[in-house]
This record gives sequence, structure tokens and C-alpha cells, in this order.
Amino acid sequence: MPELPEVEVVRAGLEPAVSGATINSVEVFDTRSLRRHDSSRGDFARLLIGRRIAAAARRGKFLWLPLADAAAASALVIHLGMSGQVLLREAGASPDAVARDRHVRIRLGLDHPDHGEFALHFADQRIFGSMALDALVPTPDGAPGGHGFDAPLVPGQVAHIARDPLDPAFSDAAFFDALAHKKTEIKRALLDQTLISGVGNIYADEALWAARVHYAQPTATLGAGRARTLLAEIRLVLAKALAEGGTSFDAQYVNVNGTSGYFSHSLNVYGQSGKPCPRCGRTLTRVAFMNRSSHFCTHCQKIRG
DNA sequence: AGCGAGCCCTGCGCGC
DNA sequence: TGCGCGCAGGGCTCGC
Repeated sequence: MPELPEVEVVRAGLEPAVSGATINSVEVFDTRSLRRHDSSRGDFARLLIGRRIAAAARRGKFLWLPLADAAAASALVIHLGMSGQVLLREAGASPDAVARDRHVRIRLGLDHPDHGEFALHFADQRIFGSMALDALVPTPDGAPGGHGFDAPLVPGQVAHIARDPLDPAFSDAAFFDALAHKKTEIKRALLDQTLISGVGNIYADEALWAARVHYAQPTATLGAGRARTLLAEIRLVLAKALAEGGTSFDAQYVNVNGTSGYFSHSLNVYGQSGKPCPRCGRTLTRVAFMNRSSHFCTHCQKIRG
């Protein structure tokens, strides 16, 4: 279940391999992985073949590979969804090379001036992820569009996504202001990618536990001090996961070289219901929330006025 | 504006 | 053994 840390591991792994590489071939094995590609822009494969990748960028959970050599700025947008993987493999069109990786939906043949030819496999078991060719549009604040990309541009389908809390251009003040004025609960706000991006169900629960905030605390009554603490804990949780290479539960998440990121042994509350709270020792609770689960400690995390 | 419901999907683990 | 069901959930649309 890739969240910001896992996606960043993928971006960082892709960056040296794909920057400067030319796309020589595109094979789409399952068009459902192109759900977010607007076909009125043109055929996905035809738009990509012959283009050169300039960089590997990320904002929140969205990845994009900006393309050079074009009249209009565009990018290959990648979202991993629940189970997406980007795998770098040796060149060669043999069916075995594809079959070795399960659930390969799209395969790109790339040629790098220094490293030669290789293949990029987009594998995705549950097909919640996608690839798309999209136009780049200016960022409203004029700051770089995302991590790994200096230009003040962002793919159109990512433009509504807020900056993530590790982005130097993320505005703490604007985030706090939004919390103070919204009529919603804090976990909903954390999962709302238009307020703050990159945080999913796992790290939301972890950060809320670390900050001792109840998932249903109204954002308007959270208070400035606790909001600051929560944002700091979000950054800590994300940075810690990033340092450890991302979280994985069932090897769905695999980094660009195919090895599992693994951080789940470090989780304090997510998936730990029934076990003792690492802080107070009382039993951790799991409740249904927003069509998913919230894990928390009823003693450490109370709704406060 | 906010939120619930539903949809997109596959595979795993469970109970019977 | 094998079937059916619940569950996992990011992002989006629809309707109240």
C-alpha cells in the first residue's frame, strides 16, 4: 500500500536509470491500466515512442516522468494505486522476461546513452494504479511542481493534489488555517489529498497515535499547538519510513529493483489491534472508519475540547 | 461544503 | 477440498 515513503523510494530508484533515456517501445498488455489516460490526447504508445525522459518527479503519491523534446510540455504520469510496482529489467522481448514478473500491465523499452537498453515493467495486481500521458501545467505558487523536478510545472491530473509535508514549498500556515476553518474530523483531513498529500491510512494512524490525537477529533477544535505537534509527527513518521525504505505487508510493494521495502515491523498501531499500546500498555483498538480501518489507543488518544 | 455510498480490482484467508 | 464471502484500500464520481 504505497504511501509517500514507498513512492519516493521508487522515484529515487528510477531517477538515475530513466533520466536521459529514450522510449523505444511501448507494450500495453492491459488497457485497464490506462484508465487515467485521456485518449483524446492521442494513442498512449504513439505519444511516448521516440520521446526522451528528462527526470523522475513526485508529489504525494503521484509520480511523473517529464518528457523532453516536445513542443508542449508533457509527462508520463504514474500512480501505483494499491499494488502498483515499477520494475527495471534487462532488455529483451522474450515472453519469459515479462512472465517472471507477475501482473505486468505495461512494458516500456528504454535506451539510455550511458547504460544502454533496459525495460521498465509497470506491474499492478489490483489495477487501482495507472499510467497516463498528460500535459504539464504551471504551479499556482510558482514553486517547483514536485520532488525531483525543478520546473514550476505539474501534470494537469495532479494539479489539484496538495503539496506533501516533505515538500519545501509546503505551507504549514495554510495547512493549519485549513484545519481551523474546516468542519470535518482530523483523519478525514489527513487523507484528503487536496489538503496535504502523501499520507494514507497507515501513516495517518501512526502519526495520530504519535501525536496522541483521536482520529475523529474535529479539526476546528484541534488547537494550534496540537496541530503543530501532529504535523511534526507526520513528518517524523514519513521520514522514518523513508529511511527504512518503505513499508510492505505482503510483498505487494517492491522497489524498482524488485526487492521488498520493509518497515511494517516498526508500526506502533496500524494492524496492531489487540496488542498492547507501545506507550501505555492498554489494548489497541480497531474500528471501521471511512470504508477502511482506524487503529488507535482509547487511552492515549481521546477527543479533546 | 461535507460526507456516505459505490465503483474500480485481485487475491488472500477464513468459515463451513 | 472447494466454494463463497469478507477484507484490504487510493482516487474518483454521484447524490443527498
